Amino acid sequence: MGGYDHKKIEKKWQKQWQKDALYKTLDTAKGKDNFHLLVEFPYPSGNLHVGHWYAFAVPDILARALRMQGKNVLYPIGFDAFGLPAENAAIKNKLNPLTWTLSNIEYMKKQIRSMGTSFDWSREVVTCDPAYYKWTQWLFLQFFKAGLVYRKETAVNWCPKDKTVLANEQVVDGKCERCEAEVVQKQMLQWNIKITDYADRLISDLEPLDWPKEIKESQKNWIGRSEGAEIDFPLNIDTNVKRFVMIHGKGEQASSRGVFWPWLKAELEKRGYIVEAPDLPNAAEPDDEEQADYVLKHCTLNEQTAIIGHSFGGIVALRLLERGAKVQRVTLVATPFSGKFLDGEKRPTVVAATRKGFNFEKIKKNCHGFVTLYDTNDYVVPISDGEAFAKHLGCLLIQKKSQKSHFTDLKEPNVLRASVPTITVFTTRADTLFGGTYLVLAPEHEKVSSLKHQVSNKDEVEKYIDAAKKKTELERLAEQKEKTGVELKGVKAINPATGKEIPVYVADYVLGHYGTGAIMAVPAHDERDYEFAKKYGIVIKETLEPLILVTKGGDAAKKGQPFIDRNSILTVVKHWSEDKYLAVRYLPTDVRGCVSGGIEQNEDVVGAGKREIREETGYMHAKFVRKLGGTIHSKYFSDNYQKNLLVHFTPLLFQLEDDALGGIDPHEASRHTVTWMTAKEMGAFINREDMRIAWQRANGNFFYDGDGIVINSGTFDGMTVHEAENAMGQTFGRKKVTYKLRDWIVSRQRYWGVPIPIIHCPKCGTVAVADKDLPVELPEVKDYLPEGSGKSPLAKAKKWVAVKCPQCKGRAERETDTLDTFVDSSWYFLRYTDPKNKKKFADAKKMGKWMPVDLYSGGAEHTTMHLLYSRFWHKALFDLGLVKDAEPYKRRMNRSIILGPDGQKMSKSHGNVVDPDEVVERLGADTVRMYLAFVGPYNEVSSFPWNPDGVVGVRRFLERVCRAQDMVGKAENTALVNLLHKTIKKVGEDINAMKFNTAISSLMIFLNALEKEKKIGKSQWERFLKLLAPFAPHMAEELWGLGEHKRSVHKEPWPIYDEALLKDESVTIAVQINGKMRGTVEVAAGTDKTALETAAREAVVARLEGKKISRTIVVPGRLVNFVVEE
RNA sequence: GCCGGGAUGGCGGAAUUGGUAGACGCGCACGACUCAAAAUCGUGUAUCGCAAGAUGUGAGAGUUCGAGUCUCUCUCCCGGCACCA
Repeated sequence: MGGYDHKKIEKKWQKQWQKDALYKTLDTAKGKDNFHLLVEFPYPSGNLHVGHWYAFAVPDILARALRMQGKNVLYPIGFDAFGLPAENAAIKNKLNPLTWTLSNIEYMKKQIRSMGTSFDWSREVVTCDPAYYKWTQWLFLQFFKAGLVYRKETAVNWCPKDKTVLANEQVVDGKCERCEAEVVQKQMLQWNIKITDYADRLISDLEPLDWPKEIKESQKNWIGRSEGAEIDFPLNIDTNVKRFVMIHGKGEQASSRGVFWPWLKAELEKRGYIVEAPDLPNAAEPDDEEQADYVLKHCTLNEQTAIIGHSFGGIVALRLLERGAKVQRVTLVATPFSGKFLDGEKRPTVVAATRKGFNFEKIKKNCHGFVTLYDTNDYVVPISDGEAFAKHLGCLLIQKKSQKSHFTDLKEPNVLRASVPTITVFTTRADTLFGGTYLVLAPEHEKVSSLKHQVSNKDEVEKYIDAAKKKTELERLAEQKEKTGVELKGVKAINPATGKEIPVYVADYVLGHYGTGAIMAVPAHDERDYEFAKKYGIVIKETLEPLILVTKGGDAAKKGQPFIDRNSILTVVKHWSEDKYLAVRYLPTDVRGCVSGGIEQNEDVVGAGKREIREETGYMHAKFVRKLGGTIHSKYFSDNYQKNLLVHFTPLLFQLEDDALGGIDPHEASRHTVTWMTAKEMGAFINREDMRIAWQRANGNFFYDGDGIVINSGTFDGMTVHEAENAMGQTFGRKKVTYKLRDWIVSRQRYWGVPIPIIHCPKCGTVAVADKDLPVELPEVKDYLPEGSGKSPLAKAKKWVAVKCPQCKGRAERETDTLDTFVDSSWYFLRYTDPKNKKKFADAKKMGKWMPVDLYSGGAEHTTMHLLYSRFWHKALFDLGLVKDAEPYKRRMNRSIILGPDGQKMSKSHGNVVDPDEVVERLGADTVRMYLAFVGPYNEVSSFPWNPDGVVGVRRFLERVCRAQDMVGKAENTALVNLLHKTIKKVGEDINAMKFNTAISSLMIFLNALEKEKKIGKSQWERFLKLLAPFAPHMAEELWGLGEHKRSVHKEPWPIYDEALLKDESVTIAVQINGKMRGTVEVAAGTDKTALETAAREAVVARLEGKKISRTIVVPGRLVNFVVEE
């Protein structure tokens, strides 16, 4: 085969390169700049597919070319070795995941070597190596110590049959992948990392990065920042509450009886309540029994009473309930209870004043409504455990912990909110507040359970919530269109803007984890709310009207000129029998849309509509159907009136009764054309915004997201949307930024991962493992099935779990969860810079040599997860002073994907998987590399089918290169000089732009020319070989070696082109007439304009005969265009 | 629905960034070599037309001497997100 024995050549040189350590990369190379070319390290699945080749062998071209061009290139590789597949394989085959993984790595290494890639294997990183994960643990602990890590109850996928937590990818159609049991949601404590703290920086730092726009956009989208406002809606469950009894604490002048108490009293009285605030006896050394007696005697306690007990006053309040005082509600503010106290153990300070425990059964029974607990954790000494107490009493905890001091906090409306309960919503459209006609809570919203005593249709609500919980993702998705919900009957909220009572619903179209888990619904201006309101018959109130700056049919409004108001109508007119509409085109202005016109004096809108239809179209009998929403306001400069107009259009829908014509105004008729159009045609025809809105409303779309003016909103009327959003947001709520991004849950209840280096101590809580005890190595366990309680299989290693607390040396237990593998891959590139370091995760100086990564090449599937996590990780390290850049990757590119020969994604089920080993065996690694580089541009996200014939084409090219060796002679072939220099330039530029396909194309062009010439000078040939070397490293080396060189071609410098030799002697000039190609003319390079024009004129002289040339455009070196009159 | 990307011969793709559309490769056709086939080499290959010529970069409009490239409208395809208030 053309004397090209790829097997021999490739084996020979791969061995030789390894022997010579050709690609060992030093941290510095004299006179060379460092370049870090990073590719995503593979998961050791055990077999290399075409995708791996595409991911590693193609960037290798760039790595090799950059080295020849004088860069010190780090092109490292490793393995992302932890993760589920190993564990599953282990369970299935009763193997150790480590054994499975290591043998896979061995095999894949061999395969990767067969590509002829120039990876520096001496820097290999394997994430399951304790020498690596020691540092994963160490870094995690730095975050832990910095307060970036916390534990939180989070819903996980739980298989009730296997009794195990499932990863999302193990849930198939809402069922367990292994046993097909229904997966349920279960709350479990999970380790989280506060990535949301970095949300803003993760967005703003994208700006200067040299990344493709689409990746930046996806990340922004994923983070999902929305600016809006939080607004409190008071609940009107208090319709029964007429009076408040305020029981103060133990003599705090500054709080209950000082500043705060009078304020709260005044606020409640403002709301129309009767307030009693008795001055209790022995306030300095209180006795709860005694004080309870006093309140019972002096105050009115009945079912219309609510109690607010502050501090020790809370204990008194509970004592009252125990004594049988039946009240509507109780609010406990900063009441000093603790979990231990509930167990009967007495605490010092205030609590000591109580003489005996409580009968909580009685308390619960006598509190007619519910108990609200407002807890501040920093009260004098931390004696209050609100969470435990709330749970015990089944009451609502308003606020667990305040960041501020106890006293300042009490001055804020928080307590008022706890006493007069509210629902807080998040909205980005505060301007529509007056149109908020109901509230919706997510089924998991805390108020739903805390309000259950107030709700008269409790059973119905509970049924709905249960159903919602059971709904799998799939069902929720399928039902997307149909919105469901239940009203909380007996509970009303008050719209703070209108002061009106509005209903409260529970519906699963509101998400519990976004915003506050509650929304104010504005059916008039939100599609989803509209749908829901229609279904449940809720009031729809419009508060916005579109305000448009019209650009068609006159200039945009002239600045500084006043607007003249005009009242007009816009009509959508239906055909009398067909499903068509009247389309009107106004002639001088090319306004296309519908019949419109002014309302005359003593005329109503319907009358005006009928008249305009008659005058403009001639149709006599139009029947009024309905109004199409509120007024549409258009601003523009009118050519007719030479004035700025502010037109208030009333949009109307008419239907013709018959085809009777007549009465058309002859003057009007000359100013527009009238046609009938289908709905689809109409959509494309209308070219003016106000008419489009009327048209859309006729088709049921009332939701306009452009600018508008506010109506029906009291003092805010007339403001623009933007103004109103600010004004209402500030008046009724507070500014708030919300993100779609959620904190990163890093714990996995799995065996095959990095053990989380935390120890749980009953006394000290969660404690970090000491640095000297790292790494916490994975223990051996008998089998890798989960333990059954939801804990990871690590929990089975009892000896391993039992450990001393590093702080108090008492008995403690290890955390048994392992880390998400995205943690491992968030810093692997740092380890490449210093892979063997035993003292640090990487030396700062060494990182300085190679960070940030110059180019990161990878798959589009990592755009939002890996790329975002590792950027966050790097920023957190940056803040801790552990790295010196805030961003890890200077430049990122997403590669395309290689499809099967049938154009479908390669998969076993399609039977279209191409085995690269087989193709390499048959055609050689150089062919495969080069083919993959040739299929299309590498730096764009696209997909290319593997074309078996195309591969053969590349193989043919290489064979021809082999044969061309015979054409090499001593003498330089002058005919090839110009092309060679052009090729050097083009190949160099294209490689650097990662357009390998066109680089290869120009190599082919050169070979074609060479074959025509049949001879080439030795130095010319060698320069060609250097250009070929990055693409076909083995063959280039072989042919280079034949030329008896001692040094590898890959160590050679990149050839240089001579600008002077790039120039052609003559150029072909295009000759056009009126921009159409009419011929070409060959002229010497550098011919001046006049000579060029003359030559061009001659070339098309026959065509120019009898025509007058009005203009000639001459572009030197390109074309001559004669503009003639037809 | 929203965000992003795209649409060029039979196929993968080029096009100096507004200046000869279809480079290069595949496929196909014909020819050479061969008893023959494969391989190889040569020639041709956007469409219609015998030709002169006309048409042609998803569709329609626009800007321009000139548009695959710029602007607007629309259609379709791919990717991501998806009841995000």
